[in-house]
Amino acid sequence: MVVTLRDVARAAGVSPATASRALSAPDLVAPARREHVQQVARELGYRPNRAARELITGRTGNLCLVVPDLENPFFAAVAKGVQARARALGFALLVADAEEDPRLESELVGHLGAQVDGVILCSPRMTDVELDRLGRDVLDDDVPLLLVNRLHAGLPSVVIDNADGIRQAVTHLYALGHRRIGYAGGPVGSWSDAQRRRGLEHASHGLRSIDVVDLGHFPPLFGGGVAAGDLVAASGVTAVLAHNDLLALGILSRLRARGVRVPEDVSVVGYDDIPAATLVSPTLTTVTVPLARLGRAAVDLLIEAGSVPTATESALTSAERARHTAPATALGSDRENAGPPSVLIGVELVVRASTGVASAQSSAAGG
Amino acid sequence: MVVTLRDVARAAGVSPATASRALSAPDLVAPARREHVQQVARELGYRPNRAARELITGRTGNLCLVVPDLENPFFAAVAKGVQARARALGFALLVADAEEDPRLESELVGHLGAQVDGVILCSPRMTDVELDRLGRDVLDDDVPLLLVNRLHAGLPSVVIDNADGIRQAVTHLYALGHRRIGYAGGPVGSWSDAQRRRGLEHASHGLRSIDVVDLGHFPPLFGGGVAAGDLVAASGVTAVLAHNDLLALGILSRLRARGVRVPEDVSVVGYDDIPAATLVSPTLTTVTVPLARLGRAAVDLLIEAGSVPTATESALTSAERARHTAPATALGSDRENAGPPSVLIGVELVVRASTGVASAQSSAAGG
DNA sequence: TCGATGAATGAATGCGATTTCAGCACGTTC
DNA sequence: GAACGTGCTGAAATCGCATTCATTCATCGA
Repeated sequence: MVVTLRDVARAAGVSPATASRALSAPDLVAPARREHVQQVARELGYRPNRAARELITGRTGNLCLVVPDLENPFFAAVAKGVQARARALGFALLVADAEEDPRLESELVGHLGAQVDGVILCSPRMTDVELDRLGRDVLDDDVPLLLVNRLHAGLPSVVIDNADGIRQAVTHLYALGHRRIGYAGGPVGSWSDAQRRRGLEHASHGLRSIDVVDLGHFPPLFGGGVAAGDLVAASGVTAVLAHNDLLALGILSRLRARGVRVPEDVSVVGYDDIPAATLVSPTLTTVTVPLARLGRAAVDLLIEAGSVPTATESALTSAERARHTAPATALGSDRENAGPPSVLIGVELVVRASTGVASAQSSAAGG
Repeated sequence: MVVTLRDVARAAGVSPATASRALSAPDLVAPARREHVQQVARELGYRPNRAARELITGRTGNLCLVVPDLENPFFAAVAKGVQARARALGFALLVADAEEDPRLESELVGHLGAQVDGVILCSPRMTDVELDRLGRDVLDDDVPLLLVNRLHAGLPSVVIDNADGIRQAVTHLYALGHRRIGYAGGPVGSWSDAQRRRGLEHASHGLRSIDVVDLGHFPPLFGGGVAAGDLVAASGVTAVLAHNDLLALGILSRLRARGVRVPEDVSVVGYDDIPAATLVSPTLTTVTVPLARLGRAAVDLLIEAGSVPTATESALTSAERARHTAPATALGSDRENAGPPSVLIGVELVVRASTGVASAQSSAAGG
């Protein structure tokens, strides 16, 4: 029924060893014979059995991606990029949704890590100790683990330039005349939220007479934004930075419901630039993150860091690979003992309709 | 380094055969011995090698999901449901994004089909002949293929009740006084679009003096809706049904840009109820589809139809499984020779702010 | 012309599990 | 007491492929 390598070998009149080589190490076989075997294999519709190959080589040809929530457009975009790049390199992709649960995250990494050549863990909620344990004890030593949107000693990672995005947003608002700016943060333990807070502090230090109001921590979802919206209205700020777009959209919605006009009364800035940011009215000014590129870079770095051989014949050359992820900046790779490499993905503010000149009225109310 | 079954056997003082049985067919081993082996395995941290197991059993413990676009919230929601159910049954899930390309779709099914126990193909764009070929030639006979949102002879499927959703929407609009209703369709070859057109025709036949205007076919994306918006304005309809929410949101946006008020001048109804439907203003009246349930039902039916043994010890009981997918209606499973079973997922209109009473003015303009 | 080098090939091994198959001890039945 | 099931166990045979090792044969240098 199913065609095996022996069948090919028999049909081609060679030994299984030669057939194997003709297909997966062509240089070792005389050209004429090689062609013949390949031809026969094609005619018979031979498909190598992955399990058998894996059993002997130890490599699966699979990568694994763990995200907190597949339905969240941020992670969906990353997943898309990861999937595309993985396939281009000949890998299949196992995707797991951790349902925002740190414990499930580790469990998934543990389970899936056993049957893949590398793991990409996206925006992990888990603690640093747990992360350490994963890298050390849970995964086999030859299964590299890469973090997206989080830095951790000893693990390679791909992160976005959180601080710079905030800086651009603050600068934009300052230029529009805003002097009292609110920040609606993400969850308490969030690494990227800590980064953004730091960037916010740093950026505001350089500006005269600016006042930053911490509105607190919120679930990075639409519902969180609804709650945040009331605090925005109560705080007397003329502009608000949200930890991400979903939060910003929630704020937008709540402000509208309360009759606060955007951007006339309050300006709102998001982060991530998810598709919905252009679907609403006013369209959302936000920090655009090249999420697909982020995903691609993650795969490339994972392969590189773990020195995982690409899975198939159709793997792109490394030159091509570099081209795909070009504009990213390598962190630490120029220092000699830099440990695992990290890639920093640049971001860019896109100004849309949710930000405008600070109104005198609101300014007065705020001051 | 890595603990193998032989190690466990040696440490427990039994043969590899007994060790194997103690772990994966406990009934065959004397209770005392069984406990002992299991204990030793736990202490040694034994993890069975999936490749070795697969090689001999022929089962991988993986399922595969192919979708046109992971970033599309419709497919993201389905993927989430599929993933959750697969994991609950002990399967890992390979996810592939076909980039809206029918050829890539088949290629992915071919590639991934070789390393999974079942394939779920979501809203395939491919032709019926191609679908036939997949089921017959490409996949191994013991790898079941299930379709989501498409019916095809010989293949099990999970579909949503397209016609009924349209019927509910039309009835709603009719009750609001709309007599001239536009339909902005999906892509030309789309199976679900054909279903909805049929449902539309059928529903309108039952209603007096109703006029349905076919606005044509559009890409089921925001951009398609922008184009459709102009046709809506030009057609003199007082209400429009869109093939899906993204399209509806595009229409909404375009109408607003042109100064057409929703719902005062024109009512808009979407389909799917994606998250963004409640993020916009006015919030979108739409047909809500329980996508996560759809995904879960797909997995269950796939397992059942292919009689794929669930992968692990932690599989839920069939009672539990039934509970998860309860409100779905089985199609054809009560006919004796019904062929592969299909499940019909019910839908429900949710009325929000984008539909209202038909205005006399627009009615006049339309009539 | 002869030994040495190297390319091309085939026989055989093993990856780590599952699964016959046969054997053994024990109890039951005629 | 012989014959026969029953319950557990271990030896050994796969599963499909990659790879080591040995062999053959042609080629080359001296």
